[in-house]
Amino acid sequence: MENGVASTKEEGFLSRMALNDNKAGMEGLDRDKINKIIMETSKGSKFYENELKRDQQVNQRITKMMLQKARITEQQLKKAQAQVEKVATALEKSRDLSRVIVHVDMDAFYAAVEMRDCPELKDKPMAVGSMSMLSTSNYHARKYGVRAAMPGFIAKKLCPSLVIVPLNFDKYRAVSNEIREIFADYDPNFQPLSLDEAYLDFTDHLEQRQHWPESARTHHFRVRDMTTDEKKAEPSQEAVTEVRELSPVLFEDSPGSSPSPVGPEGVRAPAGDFEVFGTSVEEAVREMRFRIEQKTMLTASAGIAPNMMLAKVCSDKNKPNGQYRLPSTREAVMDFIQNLPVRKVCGIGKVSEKMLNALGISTCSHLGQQMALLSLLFSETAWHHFLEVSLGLGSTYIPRHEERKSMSTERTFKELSKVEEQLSLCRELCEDLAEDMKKEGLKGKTVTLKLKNVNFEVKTRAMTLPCAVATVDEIFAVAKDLLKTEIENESPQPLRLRLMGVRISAFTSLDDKKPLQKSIIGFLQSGKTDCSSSSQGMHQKPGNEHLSDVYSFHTSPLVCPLVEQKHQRQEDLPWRSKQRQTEGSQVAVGLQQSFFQRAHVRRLQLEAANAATKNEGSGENAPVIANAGTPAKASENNHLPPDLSETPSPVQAHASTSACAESETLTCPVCFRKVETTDLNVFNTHIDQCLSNASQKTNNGTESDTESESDLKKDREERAAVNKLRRRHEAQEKKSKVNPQKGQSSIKKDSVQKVSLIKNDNKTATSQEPQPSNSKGPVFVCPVCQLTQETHDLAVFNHHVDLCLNQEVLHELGRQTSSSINLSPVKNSKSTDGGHLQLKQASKGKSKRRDTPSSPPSKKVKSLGPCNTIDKFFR
DNA sequence: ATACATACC
DNA sequence: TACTGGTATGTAT
Repeated sequence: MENGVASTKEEGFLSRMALNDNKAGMEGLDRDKINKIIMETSKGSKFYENELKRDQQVNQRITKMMLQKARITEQQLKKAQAQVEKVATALEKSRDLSRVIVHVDMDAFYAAVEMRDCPELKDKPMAVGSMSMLSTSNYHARKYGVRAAMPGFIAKKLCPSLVIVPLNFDKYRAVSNEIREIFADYDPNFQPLSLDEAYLDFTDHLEQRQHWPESARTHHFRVRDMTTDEKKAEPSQEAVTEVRELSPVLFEDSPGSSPSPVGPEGVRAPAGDFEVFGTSVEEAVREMRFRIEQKTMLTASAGIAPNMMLAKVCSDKNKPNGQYRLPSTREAVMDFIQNLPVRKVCGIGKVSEKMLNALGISTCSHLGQQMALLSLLFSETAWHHFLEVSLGLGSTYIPRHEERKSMSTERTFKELSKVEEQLSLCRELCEDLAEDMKKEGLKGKTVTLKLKNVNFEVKTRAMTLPCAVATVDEIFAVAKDLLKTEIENESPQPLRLRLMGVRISAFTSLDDKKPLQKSIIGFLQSGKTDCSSSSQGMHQKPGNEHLSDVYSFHTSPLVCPLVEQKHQRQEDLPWRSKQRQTEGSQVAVGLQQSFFQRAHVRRLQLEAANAATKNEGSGENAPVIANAGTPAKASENNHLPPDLSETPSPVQAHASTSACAESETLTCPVCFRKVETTDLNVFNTHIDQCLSNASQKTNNGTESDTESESDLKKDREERAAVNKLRRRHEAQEKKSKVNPQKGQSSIKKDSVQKVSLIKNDNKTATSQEPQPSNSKGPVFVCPVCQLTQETHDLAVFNHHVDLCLNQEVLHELGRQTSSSINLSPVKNSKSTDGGHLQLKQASKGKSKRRDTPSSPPSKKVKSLGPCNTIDKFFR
């Protein structure tokens, strides 16, 4: 009985409280003993009580699920099975084993950095964090059960000799920048997941690499006297690889890197030695890890697989200081998946694991076996994700780093019950947040207040304003109001808080509207030139044209682009200088050469203009968005009146913010003058004017004007349009996903409209006639190719439309290269059968990953022929 | 749009 | 003494 698998309450609770030995470094320790200590230390605390409560909630969910399961009939199950199989077949068809995805992960990152910098720590169990919370621990400490996300005081119980080192983020960031520079050499579009982790697409690099001379694959050992380190850093029992011997930080229980061909003789020898790496993936990855270690004296582990999901699992396999490659064959993948615990899969956490366990599912093969059931018990997104996991599918392209969607600050403290203190804290948080917002030049419409009381109960309260805000006063006006409401609701009891946070979201900057679709048409028509953002050639070091980050080609076309620019330059840039192509190449996707040529010229002009103005000095530190005055009302908010009735109401908050245009200026990146507007269109026009002036060598700022469509502006719009198209393309599923059972009218509304615009054709995609062959769903007509899709599965249909759209764009771009683009399925359905089932990949239940097992748009475009123009341009 | 939960590092 | 902080996303209402 699957039900038999369900554990007792206590055991179940353990899964929440106890350490998961899921992670590396936890082999063969006394789990029971450790858990006992953890439980005993926690017992009776508020935290513990709250965890118990949350666990009950999960149990209830499970109970509900089991009831639901009990009601499922054979018939339903059979039908579900058919459905699942159909989707699975389509998914299978979309399987793409052609990419080589690498996930790199530094070993015990923070701890390793601290050990590196303080050799005394090397042989001690240590962790980074505080008595309240640890961020990570070294492998020595892990043997005691001490690990990340464990409070320090519990860790101390487990390991009294544990040394706890406080966090030093600046240091980690610095190291992170170093490793990212290396990442960029293998994939300029790599995606960092955190300071110590990234996904890389090695495919292009490997192709290049085949033709590289040995000299390009030769890397030297660190030239420096680490001989002392070397000698004593190895109490190792099984040290084998040269890399490990170099590391001052390594661990005794490394499983060792898998395919690590013995290095050349004399590897151990001191400075001056080198190693030549081969051309295979393994060699390339080994080389990358080698370089990381030489550069930072820290080790990394890596996973190599045909998609991101698998790569991530693989990187864990031979951790620390190892790598694992999963061959790109279906067979190898399926074998690998079979006994993989579901918990190992990114996106399946404690709760999902527990729910699955209740159904008797603990490995991925179980997942595959139970898909019919799962499709009836879980949401569509969830079961699609499960299905993909069970098939070993995952994203085969690495999405660009998306724009941020929210920004927040929160703080935990000793109980805070006094209203004034709460208000003043709230204000402080708002100040911090506003500062951060300023750094990135963001403005958002939704302000969310987060409260956690001393019982660990969390509450969030949000309010959305008609107008985006960013300043302290604006944010505080809202947050304070939300807080007051909560205080009032609770009164006469005080709010006994242990945490408060403020978040702002619904940013306008990047999204900043105004329908640009119309320009897509012209845009697509005008471009005839081959463009590619293929990462070829990017391994050559870019020139140091730092200024070449032309404003208008950065993230946001329609927002004061300078804002971001300046700040990234300070913080982010070391690796970005190579990596920025991320955005650039996204941009490049739809751009015809003429655009680039024009843009390039303009970039040069801009640089000139910029340099000129910079010398005048004013530009450097000038705030980008100057707030040239604070509304009188806001200053009133500066006080923290304990008397609640005295503070403005939300309505007033609106009022003050909707007047937000009132005293703001934007600073022009060219003339560095303030432009008295908050209207980005006006501002853009101003910049256009400035730029065209600059090009005439008249380096004059101008007042805002209405000069009709300068090229730059057009470019900006075009770019925005294309980006938008692509973004929507990627996002449409989320938004327009329709539960087929619920109704079909809104199916793919977004894309339908979009496509209609592109094609200037108002035919809609959906037909309301029921499908004769299948009572279940509507017939779908592809809005792009106009062919009826013989499926009632929305996912399948969506996928078709995606591919079609993609093809459409490419076609419009006049690509002869479409042959290299792997669009055959669409072609089939377009020109031949039309009955080919395509599957639109469900947006995963996973965070951050919108996986598309088949080649998604960006990659396809990316695989177009080379286009040096772009590379140079963005360099 | 809001609230809450889950997940990840 | 005592259980983070930041971000994204999914689910339900």
